[in-house]
Amino acid sequence: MKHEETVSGVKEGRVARRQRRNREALIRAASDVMSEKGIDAATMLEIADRADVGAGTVYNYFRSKDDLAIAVLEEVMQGLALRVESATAGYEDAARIYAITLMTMLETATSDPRWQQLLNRSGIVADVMFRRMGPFTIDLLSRAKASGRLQAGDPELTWRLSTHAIVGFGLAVIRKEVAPVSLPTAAIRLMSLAGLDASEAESLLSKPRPTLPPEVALQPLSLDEQ
Amino acid sequence: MKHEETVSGVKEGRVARRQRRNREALIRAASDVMSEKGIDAATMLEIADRADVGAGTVYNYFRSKDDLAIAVLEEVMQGLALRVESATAGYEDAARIYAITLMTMLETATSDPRWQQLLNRSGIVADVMFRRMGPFTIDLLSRAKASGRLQAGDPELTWRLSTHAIVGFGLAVIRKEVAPVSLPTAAIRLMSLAGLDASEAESLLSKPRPTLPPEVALQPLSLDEQ
DNA sequence: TCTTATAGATGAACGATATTCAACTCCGAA
DNA sequence: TTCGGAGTTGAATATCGTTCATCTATAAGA
Repeated sequence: MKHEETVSGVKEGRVARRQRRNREALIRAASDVMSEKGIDAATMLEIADRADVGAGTVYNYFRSKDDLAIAVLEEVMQGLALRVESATAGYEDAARIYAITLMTMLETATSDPRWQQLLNRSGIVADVMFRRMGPFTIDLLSRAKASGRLQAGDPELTWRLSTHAIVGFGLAVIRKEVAPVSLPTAAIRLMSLAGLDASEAESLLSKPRPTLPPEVALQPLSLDEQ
Repeated sequence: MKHEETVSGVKEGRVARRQRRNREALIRAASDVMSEKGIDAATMLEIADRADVGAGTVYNYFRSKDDLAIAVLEEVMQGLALRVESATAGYEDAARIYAITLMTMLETATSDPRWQQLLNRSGIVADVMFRRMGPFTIDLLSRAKASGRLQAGDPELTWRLSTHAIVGFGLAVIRKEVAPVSLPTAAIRLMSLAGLDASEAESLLSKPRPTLPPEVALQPLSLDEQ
């Protein structure tokens, strides 16, 4: 059971390598299929096929289809987190970072085709988003509050409400129920959840609107980056 | 084809009566089963059985299971609308009415056991809620804005964001991820989406906190009322 | 009242799909 | 080289939503 050391950093045996490949291939395949047809329409068989794996093997790695969907969402969310990270790099003011974060999330959720299908399971998406971005955002809100910049009463509550609002807004945009123009408006409204009035929020977002270097702005969103 | 007049107000024939009974029985049965086990776990067969109807009959009244779920949600939402109506009866100030509306919706979504299962399909719930309460709430926001009481930029956007936030908050409460104490806090935060700062919102909600007469406060939520 | 065309009800059958499991493969330790 | 078992496999299972050929009861006409 210990032929090759499995401790991190050391060569892994063929079994371990195969397992790693399978898990990655499965998540990638699931991400592809689910982004193409939506989570519900994606079948476990097609996912298994695309991952070059037997149908039963999927269940060695994921308890259920929903479990797999969550894993996919966590991967995709990782991409969003990275994008937020680069968009906010260099800024100090927590309030501004928060504003940029909201804007980036709104943009991502409404522009990346991959999200358009995933958002349909808005419940799961909001869950994962809340947890994945929670620590970062809640800390941000706490700092902004401490510095007197925002007055968001309970950062966790604020973030929870914002998360669902973002997902809901994304859904609406994708279904064309809302004009894409209102995207910055939505960001400003969401800032108000954190206790910033419209004019201040607007200035945070518009003044030196962070024009990211293209390579950052175009950074791919998920699996393709480590 | 016209033995008994089918025009409204006139005696209906047996066929028409049976159809009305079936439709009502189906919605009631679906509401029961879906509230007990959740929308997904509810099977069309059990719903048909409880409505004393053949499995295929359901499809004479509803195009699909989702269609049926939406019909159920619209019924349940009707109850919420009535509850909001009585809770706000007599008030003039649009801003205050809006505040009470938010509070009532939050209370309902988090306290009525029937909602606890339905909320899992948060996407559909938010959709129906947005449409069902939309005209009322958007008008409210517009009036409050006109009177200078609120500054909600785009009432429709504000209401859309709020709707999803309410549903998400309800979900979190039901899953015990959030302390029920924060319910008024949540209402205050949601008021901020409409452009009212925390202190003002608090006064709107706390000062003469509308202590409704019990018969109004306890009003049942849906199917049991016409 | 009797006949009859048909709207509406019925539930067995269908198709799709998530999930299970008994058989099989192949890795890796001795 | 052998062998135990972890990991894989895909056919079989179970469950449902949905369809449809068949049947029933109604209402209009005779």
